[in-house]
Amino acid sequence: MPERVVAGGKENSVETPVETTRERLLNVAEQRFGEGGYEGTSLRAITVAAAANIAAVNYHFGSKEALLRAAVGRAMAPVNTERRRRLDQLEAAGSPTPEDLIRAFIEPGLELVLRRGERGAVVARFIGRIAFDPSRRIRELYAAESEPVESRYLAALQQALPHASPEAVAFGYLNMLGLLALHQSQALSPTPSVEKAGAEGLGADDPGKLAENLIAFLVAAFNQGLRP
Amino acid sequence: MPERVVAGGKENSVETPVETTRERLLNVAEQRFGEGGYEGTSLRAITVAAAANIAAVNYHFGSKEALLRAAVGRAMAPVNTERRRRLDQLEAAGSPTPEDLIRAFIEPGLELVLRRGERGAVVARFIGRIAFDPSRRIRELYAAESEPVESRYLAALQQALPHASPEAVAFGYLNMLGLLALHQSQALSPTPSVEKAGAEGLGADDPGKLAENLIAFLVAAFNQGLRP
DNA sequence: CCTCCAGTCAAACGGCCGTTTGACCTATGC
DNA sequence: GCATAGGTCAAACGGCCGTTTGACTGGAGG
Repeated sequence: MPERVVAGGKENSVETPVETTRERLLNVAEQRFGEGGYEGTSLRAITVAAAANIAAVNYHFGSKEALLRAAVGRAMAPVNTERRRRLDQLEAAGSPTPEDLIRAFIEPGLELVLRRGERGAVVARFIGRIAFDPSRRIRELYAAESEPVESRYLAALQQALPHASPEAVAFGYLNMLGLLALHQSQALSPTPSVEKAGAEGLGADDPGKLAENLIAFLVAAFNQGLRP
Repeated sequence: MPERVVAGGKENSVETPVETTRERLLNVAEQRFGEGGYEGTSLRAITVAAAANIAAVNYHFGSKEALLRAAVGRAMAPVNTERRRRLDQLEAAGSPTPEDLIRAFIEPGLELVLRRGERGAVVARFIGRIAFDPSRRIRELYAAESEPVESRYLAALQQALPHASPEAVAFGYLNMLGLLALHQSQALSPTPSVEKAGAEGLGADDPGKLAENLIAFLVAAFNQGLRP
Protein backbone atom coordinates (compact mmCIF):
# COMPACT_ATOMS: atom_id res chain seq x y z
CA MET A 1 0.00 0.00 0.00
CA PRO A 2 2.24 2.77 -1.24
CA GLU A 3 -0.07 5.64 -0.47
CA ARG A 4 -0.88 5.27 3.16
CA VAL A 5 1.31 7.99 4.64
CA VAL A 6 -0.40 8.52 7.97
CA ALA A 7 -0.97 6.34 10.99
CA GLY A 8 1.68 3.94 9.84
CA GLY A 9 4.94 5.69 10.55
CA LYS A 10 6.39 6.55 13.94
CA GLU A 11 7.22 10.20 13.61
CA ASN A 12 4.79 11.75 11.12
CA SER A 13 1.82 11.49 13.44
CA VAL A 14 0.59 14.88 12.23
CA GLU A 15 0.74 14.15 8.53
CA THR A 16 -1.81 15.21 5.93
CA PRO A 17 -4.39 12.45 5.91
CA VAL A 18 -3.92 11.29 2.34
CA GLU A 19 -7.08 9.67 1.05
CA THR A 20 -6.88 6.05 0.09
CA THR A 21 -7.92 4.99 -3.39
CA ARG A 22 -11.08 3.58 -1.90
CA GLU A 23 -11.97 6.90 -0.30
CA ARG A 24 -11.17 8.85 -3.42
CA LEU A 25 -13.42 6.58 -5.43
CA LEU A 26 -16.28 7.07 -3.00
CA ASN A 27 -15.82 10.84 -3.03
CA VAL A 28 -15.75 11.12 -6.78
CA ALA A 29 -18.62 8.66 -7.14
CA GLU A 30 -20.73 10.84 -4.87
CA GLN A 31 -19.99 13.84 -7.01
CA ARG A 32 -20.43 12.30 -10.44
CA PHE A 33 -23.44 10.14 -9.65
CA GLY A 34 -25.03 13.23 -8.14
CA GLU A 35 -24.38 15.23 -11.28
CA GLY A 36 -25.19 12.76 -14.01
CA GLY A 37 -27.20 10.04 -12.34
CA TYR A 38 -26.23 6.39 -12.21
CA GLU A 39 -26.75 5.49 -15.86
CA GLY A 40 -25.29 8.76 -17.05
CA THR A 41 -21.98 8.30 -15.26
CA SER A 42 -19.31 5.87 -16.43
CA LEU A 43 -16.79 4.11 -14.26
CA ARG A 44 -14.08 5.49 -16.47
CA ALA A 45 -15.15 9.04 -15.76
CA ILE A 46 -15.07 8.28 -12.05
CA THR A 47 -11.72 6.54 -12.03
CA VAL A 48 -10.06 9.21 -14.14
CA ALA A 49 -11.28 11.95 -11.81
CA ALA A 50 -10.18 9.91 -8.81
CA ALA A 51 -6.75 9.28 -10.35
CA ALA A 52 -7.34 5.58 -10.00
CA ASN A 53 -7.23 2.60 -12.31
CA ILE A 54 -10.43 1.20 -13.72
CA ALA A 55 -9.76 -2.13 -12.11
CA ALA A 56 -9.67 -0.46 -8.72
CA VAL A 57 -13.44 -0.21 -8.68
CA ASN A 58 -13.94 -3.92 -9.06
CA TYR A 59 -11.09 -4.62 -6.70
CA HIS A 60 -12.43 -2.47 -3.86
CA PHE A 61 -16.16 -2.82 -4.42
CA GLY A 62 -16.86 -5.57 -6.93
CA SER A 63 -19.01 -3.74 -9.46
CA LYS A 64 -20.42 -0.37 -10.43
CA GLU A 65 -23.60 -0.99 -8.53
CA ALA A 66 -21.67 -2.11 -5.46
CA LEU A 67 -19.72 1.15 -5.61
CA LEU A 68 -22.99 3.03 -5.66
CA ARG A 69 -24.29 0.96 -2.76
CA ALA A 70 -21.20 1.72 -0.71
CA ALA A 71 -21.46 5.42 -1.52
CA VAL A 72 -25.13 5.53 -0.55
CA GLY A 73 -24.42 3.76 2.71
CA ARG A 74 -21.60 6.09 3.62
CA ALA A 75 -23.60 9.19 2.69
CA MET A 76 -26.76 8.18 4.51
CA ALA A 77 -25.15 6.96 7.71
CA PRO A 78 -24.76 10.34 9.46
CA VAL A 79 -28.21 11.46 8.31
CA ASN A 80 -29.85 8.35 9.68
CA THR A 81 -27.91 8.61 12.91
CA GLU A 82 -28.94 12.20 13.43
CA ARG A 83 -32.57 11.46 12.62
CA ARG A 84 -32.62 8.61 15.09
CA ARG A 85 -31.02 10.76 17.73
CA ARG A 86 -33.63 13.47 17.26
CA LEU A 87 -36.46 10.99 17.33
CA ASP A 88 -35.19 9.50 20.56
CA GLN A 89 -34.92 12.94 22.07
CA LEU A 90 -38.40 13.99 20.99
CA GLU A 91 -40.06 10.83 22.19
CA ALA A 92 -38.29 11.05 25.53
CA ALA A 93 -39.56 14.60 26.01
CA GLY A 94 -43.19 13.70 25.54
CA SER A 95 -45.58 13.90 22.60
CA PRO A 96 -43.94 15.83 19.77
CA THR A 97 -45.87 18.17 17.49
CA PRO A 98 -45.96 17.68 13.71
CA GLU A 99 -43.55 20.57 13.39
CA ASP A 100 -41.12 18.90 15.78
CA LEU A 101 -41.16 15.77 13.66
CA ILE A 102 -40.93 17.56 10.33
CA ARG A 103 -38.02 19.58 11.63
CA ALA A 104 -36.32 16.47 12.90
CA PHE A 105 -36.63 14.98 9.43
CA ILE A 106 -35.76 17.92 7.21
CA GLU A 107 -32.89 19.47 9.11
CA PRO A 108 -30.62 16.44 9.15
CA GLY A 109 -31.17 16.11 5.42
CA LEU A 110 -30.46 19.71 4.57
CA GLU A 111 -28.53 21.31 7.34
CA LEU A 112 -26.27 18.63 8.74
CA VAL A 113 -25.26 17.69 5.28
CA LEU A 114 -25.02 21.15 3.80
CA ARG A 115 -23.21 22.66 6.74
CA ARG A 116 -19.95 20.94 6.02
CA GLY A 117 -18.85 23.07 3.15
CA GLU A 118 -18.57 22.11 -0.45
CA ARG A 119 -18.53 18.42 0.32
CA GLY A 120 -21.89 18.63 2.03
CA ALA A 121 -23.64 20.05 -0.99
CA VAL A 122 -22.17 17.26 -3.10
CA VAL A 123 -23.43 14.62 -0.69
CA ALA A 124 -26.88 16.19 -0.53
CA ARG A 125 -27.22 16.29 -4.30
CA PHE A 126 -26.06 12.71 -4.51
CA ILE A 127 -28.65 11.49 -2.01
CA GLY A 128 -31.41 13.52 -3.60
CA ARG A 129 -30.59 12.21 -7.03
CA ILE A 130 -30.38 8.56 -6.07
CA ALA A 131 -33.61 8.70 -4.09
CA PHE A 132 -35.51 9.34 -7.33
CA ASP A 133 -33.41 7.60 -9.89
CA PRO A 134 -35.36 6.37 -12.92
CA SER A 135 -34.43 2.79 -12.12
CA ARG A 136 -36.61 1.19 -9.48
CA ARG A 137 -33.70 -1.04 -8.51
CA ILE A 138 -31.60 1.94 -7.53
CA ARG A 139 -34.41 3.75 -5.80
CA GLU A 140 -34.93 0.69 -3.65
CA LEU A 141 -31.25 0.69 -2.89
CA TYR A 142 -31.74 4.07 -1.29
CA ALA A 143 -35.03 3.12 0.31
CA ALA A 144 -33.47 0.12 2.00
CA GLU A 145 -30.91 2.41 3.59
CA SER A 146 -33.50 4.73 5.12
CA GLU A 147 -36.23 2.23 5.79
CA PRO A 148 -35.53 1.51 9.50
CA VAL A 149 -35.90 5.11 10.60
CA GLU A 150 -38.74 5.66 8.14
CA SER A 151 -41.28 3.50 9.92
CA ARG A 152 -40.53 5.21 13.21
CA TYR A 153 -41.27 8.57 11.62
CA LEU A 154 -44.51 7.35 10.16
CA ALA A 155 -45.70 6.04 13.53
CA ALA A 156 -44.72 9.25 15.31
CA LEU A 157 -46.42 11.38 12.67
CA GLN A 158 -49.59 9.35 12.97
CA GLN A 159 -49.59 9.89 16.71
CA ALA A 160 -49.05 13.62 16.29
CA LEU A 161 -51.89 13.82 13.77
CA PRO A 162 -54.68 11.80 15.35
CA HIS A 163 -57.35 13.28 13.10
CA ALA A 164 -55.61 12.13 9.92
CA SER A 165 -56.06 8.71 8.41
CA PRO A 166 -53.02 6.46 7.94
CA GLU A 167 -53.35 6.97 4.20
CA ALA A 168 -53.27 10.73 4.62
CA VAL A 169 -50.23 10.58 6.90
CA ALA A 170 -48.40 8.33 4.46
CA PHE A 171 -49.30 10.70 1.63
CA GLY A 172 -47.91 13.66 3.52
CA TYR A 173 -44.79 11.75 4.43
CA LEU A 174 -44.15 10.86 0.80
CA ASN A 175 -44.55 14.48 -0.20
CA MET A 176 -42.10 15.52 2.49
CA LEU A 177 -39.63 12.90 1.34
CA GLY A 178 -39.98 13.99 -2.27
CA LEU A 179 -39.66 17.70 -1.65
CA LEU A 180 -36.59 17.17 0.49
CA ALA A 181 -34.97 15.04 -2.18
CA LEU A 182 -35.77 17.58 -4.88
CA HIS A 183 -34.23 20.41 -2.93
CA GLN A 184 -31.25 18.27 -2.07
CA SER A 185 -30.68 17.34 -5.67
CA GLN A 186 -30.85 21.00 -6.68
CA ALA A 187 -33.07 20.08 -9.60
CA LEU A 188 -35.78 22.43 -8.39
CA SER A 189 -34.33 25.82 -9.14
CA PRO A 190 -32.68 26.45 -12.47
CA THR A 191 -35.77 27.24 -14.54
CA PRO A 192 -34.92 30.64 -15.91
CA SER A 193 -38.42 32.08 -15.82
CA VAL A 194 -38.85 31.16 -12.18
CA GLU A 195 -35.44 32.43 -11.28
CA LYS A 196 -36.30 35.71 -12.89
CA ALA A 197 -39.34 35.92 -10.63
CA GLY A 198 -37.10 35.81 -7.61
CA ALA A 199 -36.44 32.24 -6.59
CA GLU A 200 -32.79 32.69 -5.88
CA GLY A 201 -31.81 33.60 -2.39
CA LEU A 202 -34.41 31.14 -1.22
CA GLY A 203 -31.90 28.69 0.07
CA ALA A 204 -29.44 27.95 -2.68
CA ASP A 205 -27.02 30.09 -0.77
CA ASP A 206 -28.18 29.47 2.79
CA PRO A 207 -29.26 25.95 3.64
CA GLY A 208 -30.66 27.11 6.96
CA LYS A 209 -33.05 29.50 5.27
CA LEU A 210 -34.09 26.84 2.80
CA ALA A 211 -34.75 24.48 5.68
CA GLU A 212 -36.95 27.02 7.44
CA ASN A 213 -38.93 27.75 4.29
CA LEU A 214 -39.43 24.10 3.56
CA ILE A 215 -40.41 23.29 7.14
CA ALA A 216 -42.99 26.09 7.22
CA PHE A 217 -44.38 24.89 3.90
CA LEU A 218 -44.70 21.32 5.11
CA VAL A 219 -46.03 22.15 8.56
CA ALA A 220 -48.93 24.07 7.06
CA ALA A 221 -49.62 21.28 4.60
CA PHE A 222 -49.56 18.60 7.29
CA ASN A 223 -51.67 20.54 9.77
CA GLN A 224 -54.32 21.79 7.40
CA GLY A 225 -53.85 20.11 4.06
CA LEU A 226 -54.45 16.43 4.76
CA ARG A 227 -57.85 15.28 3.56
CA PRO A 228 -59.59 12.73 5.76
CA MET B 1 -44.98 4.25 -47.78
CA PRO B 2 -46.25 0.72 -47.45
CA GLU B 3 -48.02 1.14 -44.15
CA ARG B 4 -50.37 4.06 -44.68
CA VAL B 5 -53.62 2.18 -45.10
CA VAL B 6 -56.05 4.93 -44.23
CA ALA B 7 -56.87 8.28 -45.81
CA GLY B 8 -55.11 7.31 -48.96
CA GLY B 9 -57.42 4.83 -50.67
CA LYS B 10 -60.83 5.55 -52.12
CA GLU B 11 -62.99 2.86 -50.57
CA ASN B 12 -61.51 1.95 -47.17
CA SER B 13 -62.40 5.26 -45.57
CA VAL B 14 -63.30 3.46 -42.32
CA GLU B 15 -60.11 1.51 -41.97
CA THR B 16 -58.21 0.95 -38.73
CA PRO B 17 -55.95 3.98 -38.34
CA VAL B 18 -52.64 2.18 -38.56
CA GLU B 19 -49.94 4.13 -36.79
CA THR B 20 -47.11 5.36 -38.89
CA THR B 21 -43.57 4.43 -37.97
CA ARG B 22 -43.07 7.94 -36.71
CA GLU B 23 -46.06 7.67 -34.37
CA ARG B 24 -45.05 4.26 -33.13
CA LEU B 25 -41.59 5.56 -32.34
CA LEU B 26 -43.02 8.46 -30.37
CA ASN B 27 -45.39 6.20 -28.44
CA VAL B 28 -42.70 3.71 -27.50
CA ALA B 29 -40.24 6.48 -26.70
CA GLU B 30 -42.74 7.95 -24.27
CA GLN B 31 -43.09 4.63 -22.55
CA ARG B 32 -39.44 3.62 -22.38
CA PHE B 33 -38.01 7.03 -21.55
CA GLY B 34 -40.61 7.24 -18.80
CA GLU B 35 -39.55 3.88 -17.41
CA GLY B 36 -35.79 4.02 -17.66
CA GLY B 37 -34.95 7.67 -18.12
CA TYR B 38 -33.12 9.10 -21.10
CA GLU B 39 -29.67 7.68 -20.45
CA GLY B 40 -31.06 4.36 -19.33
CA THR B 41 -32.99 3.74 -22.54
CA SER B 42 -31.32 2.74 -25.80
CA LEU B 43 -32.56 3.49 -29.27
CA ARG B 44 -32.38 -0.19 -30.04
CA ALA B 45 -34.79 -1.01 -27.23
CA ILE B 46 -37.17 1.61 -28.58
CA THR B 47 -36.98 0.56 -32.21
CA VAL B 48 -37.39 -3.12 -31.40
CA ALA B 49 -40.50 -2.42 -29.32
CA ALA B 50 -41.83 -0.17 -32.06
CA ALA B 51 -41.16 -2.79 -34.73
CA ALA B 52 -39.06 -0.26 -36.58
CA ASN B 53 -35.55 -0.17 -37.97
CA ILE B 54 -32.83 1.60 -36.04
CA ALA B 55 -32.22 3.95 -38.90
CA ALA B 56 -35.84 5.09 -38.74
CA VAL B 57 -35.06 7.21 -35.69
CA ASN B 58 -32.42 9.21 -37.44
CA TYR B 59 -34.51 9.38 -40.60
CA HIS B 60 -37.62 10.76 -38.89
CA PHE B 61 -36.04 12.79 -36.10
CA GLY B 62 -32.31 13.11 -36.65
CA SER B 63 -30.94 11.87 -33.35
CA LYS B 64 -31.86 10.34 -30.04
CA GLU B 65 -32.17 13.70 -28.38
CA ALA B 66 -34.33 15.01 -31.22
CA LEU B 67 -36.64 12.05 -30.72
CA LEU B 68 -36.91 12.96 -27.06
CA ARG B 69 -37.57 16.58 -27.94
CA ALA B 70 -40.35 15.60 -30.31
CA ALA B 71 -41.87 13.29 -27.71
CA VAL B 72 -41.77 15.99 -25.04
CA GLY B 73 -43.38 18.48 -27.37
CA ARG B 74 -46.17 16.14 -28.33
CA ALA B 75 -46.81 15.11 -24.72
CA MET B 76 -46.81 18.62 -23.31
CA ALA B 77 -48.95 20.24 -25.98
CA PRO B 78 -52.40 19.26 -24.63
CA VAL B 79 -51.34 19.99 -21.06
CA ASN B 80 -50.13 23.45 -21.97
CA THR B 81 -53.24 24.11 -24.01
CA GLU B 82 -55.52 23.11 -21.18
CA ARG B 83 -53.60 25.17 -18.64
CA ARG B 84 -53.76 28.22 -20.85
CA ARG B 85 -57.47 27.69 -21.38
CA ARG B 86 -58.09 27.51 -17.64
CA LEU B 87 -55.97 30.53 -16.95
CA ASP B 88 -57.87 32.54 -19.55
CA GLN B 89 -61.14 31.43 -18.02
CA LEU B 90 -60.09 32.27 -14.47
CA GLU B 91 -58.73 35.66 -15.36
CA ALA B 92 -61.86 36.50 -17.33
CA ALA B 93 -64.04 35.63 -14.32
CA GLY B 94 -62.25 37.99 -11.95
CA SER B 95 -59.54 37.51 -9.36
CA PRO B 96 -58.91 33.80 -8.84
CA THR B 97 -58.07 32.32 -5.44
CA PRO B 98 -54.86 30.38 -4.85
CA GLU B 99 -56.92 27.21 -4.89
CA ASP B 100 -58.34 28.09 -8.29
CA LEU B 101 -54.85 28.52 -9.66
CA ILE B 102 -53.41 25.43 -8.04
CA ARG B 103 -56.31 23.40 -9.35
CA ALA B 104 -55.86 24.84 -12.81
CA PHE B 105 -52.24 23.75 -12.70
CA ILE B 106 -52.48 20.31 -11.11
CA GLU B 107 -55.56 18.93 -12.81
CA PRO B 108 -54.33 19.25 -16.40
CA GLY B 109 -51.16 17.49 -15.33
CA LEU B 110 -52.82 14.63 -13.52
CA GLU B 111 -56.37 14.32 -14.68
CA LEU B 112 -56.41 15.30 -18.32
CA VAL B 113 -53.46 13.08 -18.92
CA LEU B 114 -54.45 10.20 -16.70
CA ARG B 115 -58.05 10.09 -17.81
CA ARG B 116 -57.29 8.67 -21.20
CA GLY B 117 -56.63 5.14 -20.12
CA GLU B 118 -53.35 3.34 -20.11
CA ARG B 119 -51.75 5.77 -22.54
CA GLY B 120 -52.36 8.67 -20.21
CA ALA B 121 -50.46 7.10 -17.34
CA VAL B 122 -47.55 6.46 -19.68
CA VAL B 123 -47.51 10.06 -20.83
CA ALA B 124 -47.71 11.35 -17.27
CA ARG B 125 -44.82 9.24 -16.13
CA PHE B 126 -42.80 10.33 -19.13
CA ILE B 127 -43.34 14.00 -18.41
CA GLY B 128 -42.66 13.60 -14.72
CA ARG B 129 -39.46 11.75 -15.39
CA ILE B 130 -38.07 14.14 -17.95
CA ALA B 131 -38.87 17.17 -15.83
CA PHE B 132 -36.31 16.01 -13.28
CA ASP B 133 -33.83 14.13 -15.37
CA PRO B 134 -30.30 14.11 -13.97
CA SER B 135 -29.02 15.96 -17.00
CA ARG B 136 -29.55 19.70 -16.90
CA ARG B 137 -29.67 19.75 -20.66
CA ILE B 138 -32.72 17.50 -20.70
CA ARG B 139 -34.43 19.25 -17.84
CA GLU B 140 -34.12 22.49 -19.75
CA LEU B 141 -35.61 20.78 -22.76
CA TYR B 142 -38.72 20.24 -20.68
CA ALA B 143 -38.57 23.65 -19.08
CA ALA B 144 -38.47 25.37 -22.46
CA GLU B 145 -41.68 23.60 -23.39
CA SER B 146 -43.60 24.79 -20.34
CA GLU B 147 -41.98 28.15 -19.88
CA PRO B 148 -44.54 30.37 -21.65
CA VAL B 149 -47.43 29.35 -19.45
CA GLU B 150 -45.19 29.23 -16.40
CA SER B 151 -44.66 32.94 -16.11
CA ARG B 152 -48.38 33.57 -16.39
CA TYR B 153 -48.98 31.26 -13.45
CA LEU B 154 -46.35 32.95 -11.37
CA ALA B 155 -47.87 36.36 -11.99
CA ALA B 156 -51.38 35.14 -11.20
CA LEU B 157 -50.21 33.41 -8.03
CA GLN B 158 -48.46 36.55 -6.88
CA GLN B 159 -51.66 38.51 -7.37
CA ALA B 160 -53.69 35.94 -5.47
CA LEU B 161 -51.19 35.99 -2.60
CA PRO B 162 -50.53 39.68 -2.02
CA HIS B 163 -49.03 39.10 1.42
CA ALA B 164 -46.32 36.78 0.10
CA SER B 165 -43.02 37.97 -1.28
CA PRO B 166 -42.04 37.12 -4.86
CA GLU B 167 -39.41 34.80 -3.48
CA ALA B 168 -41.98 32.96 -1.40
CA VAL B 169 -44.37 32.61 -4.32
CA ALA B 170 -41.62 31.27 -6.54
CA PHE B 171 -40.63 28.85 -3.80
CA GLY B 172 -44.18 27.56 -3.52
CA TYR B 173 -44.50 27.28 -7.27
CA LEU B 174 -41.33 25.20 -7.50
CA ASN B 175 -42.62 22.90 -4.79
CA MET B 176 -45.89 22.50 -6.64
CA LEU B 177 -44.06 21.77 -9.86
CA GLY B 178 -41.85 19.22 -8.13
CA LEU B 179 -44.59 17.40 -6.29
CA LEU B 180 -46.68 17.17 -9.44
CA ALA B 181 -43.76 15.75 -11.38
CA LEU B 182 -42.99 13.24 -8.65
CA HIS B 183 -46.54 11.97 -8.56
CA GLN B 184 -46.67 11.89 -12.33
CA SER B 185 -43.49 9.88 -12.53
CA GLN B 186 -44.84 7.40 -9.98
CA ALA B 187 -41.52 7.42 -8.19
CA LEU B 188 -43.17 8.51 -4.96
CA SER B 189 -44.95 5.37 -3.85
CA PRO B 190 -43.15 2.09 -3.97
CA THR B 191 -41.30 2.24 -0.68
CA PRO B 192 -42.45 -0.94 1.03
CA SER B 193 -42.52 0.43 4.56
CA VAL B 194 -44.68 3.36 3.52
CA GLU B 195 -46.94 1.20 1.47
CA LYS B 196 -47.44 -1.01 4.47
CA ALA B 197 -48.56 2.05 6.41
CA GLY B 198 -51.36 2.58 3.94
CA ALA B 199 -50.21 4.74 1.09
CA GLU B 200 -51.90 2.75 -1.62
CA GLY B 201 -55.38 3.76 -2.62
CA LEU B 202 -54.20 7.33 -2.34
CA GLY B 203 -54.32 7.91 -6.03
CA ALA B 204 -52.37 5.22 -7.78
CA ASP B 205 -55.70 3.78 -8.75
CA ASP B 206 -57.79 6.93 -9.00
CA PRO B 207 -56.09 9.99 -10.49
CA GLY B 208 -59.00 12.18 -9.44
CA LYS B 209 -58.53 11.30 -5.80
CA LEU B 210 -54.79 11.88 -6.04
CA ALA B 211 -55.43 15.27 -7.61
CA GLU B 212 -57.77 16.26 -4.78
CA ASN B 213 -55.32 15.15 -2.12
CA LEU B 214 -52.45 16.95 -3.78
CA ILE B 215 -54.47 20.12 -4.29
CA ALA B 216 -55.58 20.19 -0.65
CA PHE B 217 -51.99 19.67 0.43
CA LEU B 218 -50.72 22.50 -1.73
CA VAL B 219 -53.54 24.92 -0.97
CA ALA B 220 -52.82 24.69 2.74
CA ALA B 221 -49.12 25.12 2.14
CA PHE B 222 -49.60 28.15 -0.10
CA ASN B 223 -52.16 29.84 2.12
CA GLN B 224 -50.41 29.31 5.43
CA GLY B 225 -46.98 27.93 4.81
CA LEU B 226 -45.19 30.69 2.91
CA ARG B 227 -42.77 32.59 5.10
CA PRO B 228 -42.50 36.32 4.43
C1' DC C 1 16.78 -13.23 2.42
C1' DC C 2 12.72 -14.81 1.09
C1' DT C 3 7.80 -15.24 1.14
C1' DC C 4 3.57 -13.28 1.18
C1' DC C 5 -0.12 -10.28 0.16
C1' DA C 6 -2.83 -6.12 -0.39
C1' DG C 7 -2.84 -2.98 -3.98
C1' DT C 8 -2.00 -0.99 -8.60
C1' DC C 9 -1.54 -1.15 -13.47
C1' DA C 10 -1.90 -1.63 -18.74
C1' DA C 11 -4.29 -4.23 -21.71
C1' DA C 12 -7.74 -6.69 -23.47
C1' DC C 13 -12.53 -8.94 -23.31
C1' DG C 14 -17.24 -9.17 -25.48
C1' DG C 15 -21.00 -6.33 -25.92
C1' DC C 16 -23.90 -2.51 -26.59
C1' DC C 17 -24.12 2.34 -27.81
C1' DG C 18 -25.72 6.22 -31.35
C1' DT C 19 -25.03 7.07 -35.97
C1' DT C 20 -24.26 6.34 -41.02
C1' DT C 21 -24.31 4.12 -45.34
C1' DG C 22 -26.14 2.44 -49.62
C1' DA C 23 -29.17 -0.70 -51.62
C1' DC C 24 -33.96 -1.56 -52.07
C1' DC C 25 -39.09 -1.12 -52.36
C1' DT C 26 -43.26 1.04 -53.88
C1' DA C 27 -46.43 4.42 -54.68
C1' DT C 28 -46.96 8.85 -57.45
C1' DG C 29 -46.58 12.21 -61.47
C1' DC C 30 -45.07 12.89 -66.11
C1' DG D 1 -42.80 3.24 -69.27
C1' DC D 2 -39.97 5.74 -66.59
C1' DA D 3 -37.94 8.88 -63.47
C1' DT D 4 -38.70 10.60 -58.79
C1' DA D 5 -39.11 10.71 -53.97
C1' DG D 6 -40.49 9.04 -49.38
C1' DG D 7 -39.68 5.33 -46.64
C1' DT D 8 -37.56 0.94 -44.98
C1' DC D 9 -33.89 -2.23 -44.37
C1' DA D 10 -29.53 -5.09 -43.13
C1' DA D 11 -25.13 -4.13 -42.22
C1' DA D 12 -21.48 -1.87 -40.68
C1' DC D 13 -18.97 2.24 -38.43
C1' DG D 14 -16.02 3.86 -34.50
C1' DG D 15 -16.39 4.36 -29.82
C1' DC D 16 -17.44 3.68 -25.12
C1' DC D 17 -19.37 0.54 -21.71
C1' DG D 18 -18.55 -2.67 -17.34
C1' DT D 19 -15.71 -6.34 -16.32
C1' DT D 20 -11.63 -9.47 -16.22
C1' DT D 21 -7.02 -10.92 -16.59
C1' DG D 22 -2.29 -11.44 -15.34
C1' DA D 23 1.87 -9.25 -14.42
C1' DC D 24 4.00 -6.18 -11.27
C1' DT D 25 4.94 -3.29 -6.97
C1' DG D 26 6.56 -2.48 -2.30
C1' DG D 27 6.26 -2.99 2.46
C1' DA D 28 5.45 -6.64 6.49
C1' DG D 29 6.59 -10.94 8.90
C1' DG D 30 9.11 -15.17 9.26
